[in-house]
Amino acid sequence: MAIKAIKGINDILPDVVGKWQLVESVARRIFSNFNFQEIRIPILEKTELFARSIGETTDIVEKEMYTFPDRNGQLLTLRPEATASVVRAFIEHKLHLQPAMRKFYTMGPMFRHERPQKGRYRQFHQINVEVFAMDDPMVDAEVIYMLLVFLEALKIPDIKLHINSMGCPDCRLPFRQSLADYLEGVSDKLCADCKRRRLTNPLRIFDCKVDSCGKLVENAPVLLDHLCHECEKNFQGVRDHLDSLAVAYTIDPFMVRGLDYYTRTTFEAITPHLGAQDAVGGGGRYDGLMKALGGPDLPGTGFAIGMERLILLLDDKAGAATDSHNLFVACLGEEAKKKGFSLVQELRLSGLSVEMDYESKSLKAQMRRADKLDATHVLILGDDELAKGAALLRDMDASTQEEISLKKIVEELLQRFKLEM
RNA sequence: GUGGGUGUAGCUCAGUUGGUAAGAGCGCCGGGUUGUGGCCCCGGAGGUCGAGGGUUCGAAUCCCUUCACUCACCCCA
Repeated sequence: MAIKAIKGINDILPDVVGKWQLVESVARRIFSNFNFQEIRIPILEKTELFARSIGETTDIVEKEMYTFPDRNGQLLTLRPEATASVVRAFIEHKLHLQPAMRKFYTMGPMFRHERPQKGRYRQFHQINVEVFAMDDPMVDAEVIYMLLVFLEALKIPDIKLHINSMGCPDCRLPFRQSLADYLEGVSDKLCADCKRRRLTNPLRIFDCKVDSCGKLVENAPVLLDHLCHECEKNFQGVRDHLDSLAVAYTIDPFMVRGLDYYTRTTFEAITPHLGAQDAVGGGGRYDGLMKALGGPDLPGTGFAIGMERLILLLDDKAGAATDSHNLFVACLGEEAKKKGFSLVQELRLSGLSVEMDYESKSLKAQMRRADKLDATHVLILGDDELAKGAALLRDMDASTQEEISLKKIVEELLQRFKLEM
């Protein structure tokens, strides 16, 4: 049995790499316009970092992390998300002392040991955006706006924005109590999962898809109605700023996000085209996280985009290669092949995209291959031409060809291709 | 971890109540008169029918087991 890749950990083959490059370049361009800077963080971190940031009782930490001891016995984890690392780096390098460094983005692979399905893999890729030390609602609105601008730039269809507020510890604590009281009263009517959730993470019950639980939840107290004055004002501010940017959104009091560190504004960009995994991007504010990780008490906000999900939503033709090979060099005979081999290298060094056939195939076979490679031109080099010190340049689209002297062939070709490009 | 679906050529898939059906299309390779691509025509290579076991005179087909893939639950991007 040949060795296969690990379940849920996939190769990205050349025929789709164009889509990835498109997504990455559009992200870089747009985020840069919003004055975000790229930061690159490690894939491996101490396990403790994620345990403390994401939350000990979350599914991610409890059962989805790739965790193992290194050779010194230190517990390490392949990052299941990026925010914790960016915050860690911010603290570690004391970037709060550099006011120019507050808005970051990063992209790369994340790892979670879940059962793979459409739009969800064990190694998956995210683009992450984080803003530190700014808690004005304008910043939340701008971050959300940037997410939508990005999705729009990639022509992702039918995106809907859902927003919610998770409040702050001040309003969440009393709310949790009243919710707990309510749920206790109806606990025997909850589904098995929700019975468990009631004790571990009651907010998650709002997410349950079982009908009976949905009915119970309708009468349950909702966090949005229990926000403290400050959080209420803050959420209103976010909505006002979104309105001023003409961003359409749905307030979804039942939207719950899985990481413990979220506070106040949370949001998701939803698509109907992905099956069960409908969130293309999501995020929110995490005001207590930096302090909890031992840094200064600075607020944060940001989002993550699922790149695989994005790729699935991209138009088939998006990111298709536009730059075909300029030239294919077809050689006939050993002498010609030798000459062609060095000529090919010379042309490449002068900036042309050139391919040749290394086997001694028939001209017909070489022409066929040139056609497959989408070469716009073929340079035919045979003994006849060699004897004359020339080569035939064939235009594949026009099906015409002419003889060119070998002496000035490089500059001749360069001139032609430069003109055409 | 729990369900459902699917495993036949590189890809997408046919394959009759078990009985010379190991097949198609695309792709790949070659040929169609000296050294010229696409379109067309002709030919070729390529599969222990996911694996193991069982039933049978006979299994791609029926039964069991197992593995893989996939979708969904859970959870999340």
